[in-house]
Amino acid sequence: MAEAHHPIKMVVRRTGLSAHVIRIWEKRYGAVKPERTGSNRRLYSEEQITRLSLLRDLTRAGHSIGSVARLPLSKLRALAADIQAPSPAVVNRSEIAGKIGMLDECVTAVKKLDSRALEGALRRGSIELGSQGLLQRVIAPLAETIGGLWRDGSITAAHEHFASAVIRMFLGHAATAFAGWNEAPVVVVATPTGQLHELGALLAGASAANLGWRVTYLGPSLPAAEIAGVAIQNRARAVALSVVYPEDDPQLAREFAALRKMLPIETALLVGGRAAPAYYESLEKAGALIMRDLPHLSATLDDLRRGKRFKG
Amino acid sequence: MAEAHHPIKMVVRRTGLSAHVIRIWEKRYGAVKPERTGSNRRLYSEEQITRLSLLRDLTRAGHSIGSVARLPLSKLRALAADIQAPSPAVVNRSEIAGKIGMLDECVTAVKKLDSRALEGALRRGSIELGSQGLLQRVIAPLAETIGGLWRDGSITAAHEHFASAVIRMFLGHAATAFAGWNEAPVVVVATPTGQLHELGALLAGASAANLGWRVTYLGPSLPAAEIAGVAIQNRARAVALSVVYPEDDPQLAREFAALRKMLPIETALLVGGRAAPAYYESLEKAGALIMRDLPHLSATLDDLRRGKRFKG
DNA sequence: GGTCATCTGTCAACATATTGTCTAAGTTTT
DNA sequence: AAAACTTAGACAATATGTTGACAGATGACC
Repeated sequence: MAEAHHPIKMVVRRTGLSAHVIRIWEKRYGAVKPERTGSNRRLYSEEQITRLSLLRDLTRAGHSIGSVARLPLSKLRALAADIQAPSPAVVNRSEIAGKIGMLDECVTAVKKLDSRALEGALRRGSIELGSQGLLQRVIAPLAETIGGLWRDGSITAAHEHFASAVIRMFLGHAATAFAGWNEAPVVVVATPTGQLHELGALLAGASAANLGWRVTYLGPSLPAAEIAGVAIQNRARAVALSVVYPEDDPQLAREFAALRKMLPIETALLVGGRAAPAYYESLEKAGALIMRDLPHLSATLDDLRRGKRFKG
Repeated sequence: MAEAHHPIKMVVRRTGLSAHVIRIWEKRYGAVKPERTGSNRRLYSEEQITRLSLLRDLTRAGHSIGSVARLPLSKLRALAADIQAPSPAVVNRSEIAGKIGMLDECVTAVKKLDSRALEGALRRGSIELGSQGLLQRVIAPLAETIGGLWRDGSITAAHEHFASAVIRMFLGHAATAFAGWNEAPVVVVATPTGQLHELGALLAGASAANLGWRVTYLGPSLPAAEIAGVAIQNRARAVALSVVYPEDDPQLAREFAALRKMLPIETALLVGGRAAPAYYESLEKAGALIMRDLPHLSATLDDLRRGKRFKG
């Protein structure tokens, strides 16, 4: 038996479901039956988290929770596959590709510029791990890897563009299946001027969409004034920026400060990406929040949605 | 088999019919007879969803629902195959109004940065007009309009990025459905260095995918060497570039020439977009084919797939 | 052409089921 | 003490179902 050591808070962050919902799904529909600590706290296993992620994906896609909550994991995966490809050829694939193999497969596909292979790997990943798991365990490491290879010179900008394009389409496809509802808070996602790599921004956007935000995705290289304009027009609760390369753009500090100044005080400014630490000082001074990684972003968005204020 | 677990909500999403209509077709015409849950909710099977989709197509094409609702699935498929040719001459006024309204709706959504409205309009468009129709009658004019507004200064670069992002995701969704089989010829789609607007390239890519090509989409602003590298690695039959703005980049002529020189002789170089005529001379000299519009591109791709050679 | 019946989609009204969120009170952890 | 967790129940919002009515279109018939 797999060890169950994840408290409910962790499950909340990884699935985007609220603790309320997780408990009620357990109580009413027996969706999962977590272990308990000596003091009666719930402890979830990896498998149960995957299960909840899939249930979340399925309900957002239109299934009623009551009708799918008790299905075995294999059926859930089959249904998830239907969402991804409405009229698919029924392909029998080796069930256990493992996330490491999956990552390798993706990298190989990028090197070969094989869009079908890349999409196929991503699709399988999303079925096995749920959309949130795919983001954190496959796409995020993939983005890191691609960035490294690109700095090495092992791959060209074209490969990076190619990967961005495929991932973008895939994430867009997956995200539109979960039509966010009206009340959702809005986050504007972009990359500041001079930052041409958009994979990080894509990850942030997809993650936010999965967590129930309405995402206004603007893509790479936009000046602060324009980002602020969009944020104000949409009454965004947050603006998320990704900075990857270069790491020493003196302009950028000014962009951050200008953006922060133009944004309403109640709009949070979140900055993540590989190069974010390099701008630590100016970000700190401008009053931006630095996101270490995707789980950190998820957690912060979760807090923001509940009305928590950072700084002041 | 034939498990029926799809609630009516999902059928609504996948068919584009309203729940009212689905129920009334069942009650009056016995179009489908879904299973029921213990609490009397309808549960539809994949086959029934297919059936309803076909009935939707047939009624939109002019058949009366009463006369087709009870036909077996095979007959429905046969009838649907007959209506493939939507003669453009026989469009009634409401359809034209619909198209114009749809374009307006899209423009409004872009101005308001409302991604859900934009996606919704596009989705309805693709159901009503088919994917090719959507491309030529909605997205292409929309791209034109957005370009105009941007040059006017009526909208900002952020709006343009926003529209690109949404359309990109939408087209990615539509295109993967057509993911051609292995033998399909490959076309590489991109935008040359300095050309930041990718809507044209997206249109070209989606159009090619619809025509059965395997599309390797690279996105905007790539140097000739990289594009050529990708084309060679993938043995591309064609490279399609979109040029929109600026119209007077002296670099570009060299890029075209360099690219043409690096490409194998059997790889066609197609260049389209608003600014293409402005580079007429250099394109002509380099041996590129200038695409006037989307239908022209479609026709050219079709010729290429049949093995036709242009120039020599 | 005018009239009428039929076909078709939409809507309203009301009942029930489902689902997510909230509150309150007590317990455990930090 | 503050924060987080648990349970139980209440509540509100959404979805879904049925029925009946209505209006616009279509075609038959005079």
